[in-house]
Order: sequence, then C-alpha cells, then structure tokens
Amino acid sequence: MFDPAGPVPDLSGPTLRVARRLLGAYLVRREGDVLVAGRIVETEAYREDDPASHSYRGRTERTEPMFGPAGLAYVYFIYGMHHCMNVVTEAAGTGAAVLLRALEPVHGLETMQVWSGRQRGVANGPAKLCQALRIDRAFSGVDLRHDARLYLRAGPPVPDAQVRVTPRIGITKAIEQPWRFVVADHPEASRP
DNA sequence: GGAACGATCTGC
DNA sequence: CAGATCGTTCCC
Repeated sequence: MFDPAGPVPDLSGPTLRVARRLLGAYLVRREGDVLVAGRIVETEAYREDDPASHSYRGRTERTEPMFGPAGLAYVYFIYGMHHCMNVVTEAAGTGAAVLLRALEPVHGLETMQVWSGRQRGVANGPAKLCQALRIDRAFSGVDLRHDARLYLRAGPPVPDAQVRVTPRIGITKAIEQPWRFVVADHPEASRP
C-alpha cells in the first residue's frame, strides 16, 4: 500500500527511462479529507524532438509547463470534453513529459466511482483517470513533488519481466516509436 | 476573424 | 466505425 508521507519517485534522467520508472508509482489526490490514490500501470513518453509531442513546435501558453522542471503536471483539454495528465520530465527549458494512461485504484475506490460516474474501469484510460481523480486544467503546472492536492509517491518497482513496451496509442505522427510502457497482463491497462 | 484538428470515449 | 464538442493553434 502507498505511504502518503513516503518518498517522491525519482524523476531524473531521460524521458523514456522516467516513463518506464513511473510504472508502480502512486498518483495521489486529496480534496479536503478525501484521499484517493492509484498505482500507475500504463505510461507513454513524449519528447521534445518528437512530432507527436505537444512541445514539438515550441512553447505555447498551453504547453508552458512541459518546459518547466521535472515533476510539474501538464494537463490539457482534448476533443472538447476530456482532460489528460502528464508528468513533466527533463531539465527546465526542455519540453518533454510522460502521459499517464491508466491507474489501478489502491485507495478511495468508492470516491473514484462517484467522481467518474462508473462502477468498473474507473481509471483505465488517460481521460478516465482524470475523471476518477477530478483532475482538470486547473492542475496544469502544479508541482507533483510538493502539492497538497495532487502528488506522486514512490512505490515498489515493477520488474522488467512484467513490463511490456509497445507503440503509442491514438496518435497519427511517429506511430512507430515503441514509447508506451504497460504492466503486463494488468486488468486496468487501457489495452494489451 | 476563421478554420481545421485532436495524446478520447461511448455507443451503434 | 461515426459522433460528440470546444480549446488551441495557425493562417489570413
């Protein structure tokens, strides 16, 4: 089980390695007395030299957090109705991040069910996990290492034998890059 | 000012 | 596989 006062995960190093390393870490959401947490089981890496990345064409108001220090949140609004959340990586000045695509609920499942309006599969998708944790653009730019309402905590590392690497999902550029990381055979992953 | 598009999800 | 639905970006 996650420790709400435990250490922050190691977010240093290249984006691909951070995306891999974030598997098994906990994303925690606190709203007043309510605490909700999920274990990260699916991620995707987005680098600055990557045509599929929002940072590829330089800084904009929306993507500004991507160019901040590792550990910031980058949350964007997509398709007129969904939010997706990233963990920013690399040194300040470099635009890169890791998209969180699925969580395994580990605390506050009932709250996630209410917040997401679902009974099952509350966080098995990038937009669904934002619903389950009530994350929206207001959180873009917060420091996930120190924020009181949304933060990361280290978890037991996931062994290599349990990690599957595949191309990223839902993009139209750089579709061949195997930059998606999934905990193998995990029921909460958005896809095998 | 306007148009095209999108790191999704659901339901047919 | 089409449709929802609107912020962001880019071009005029």
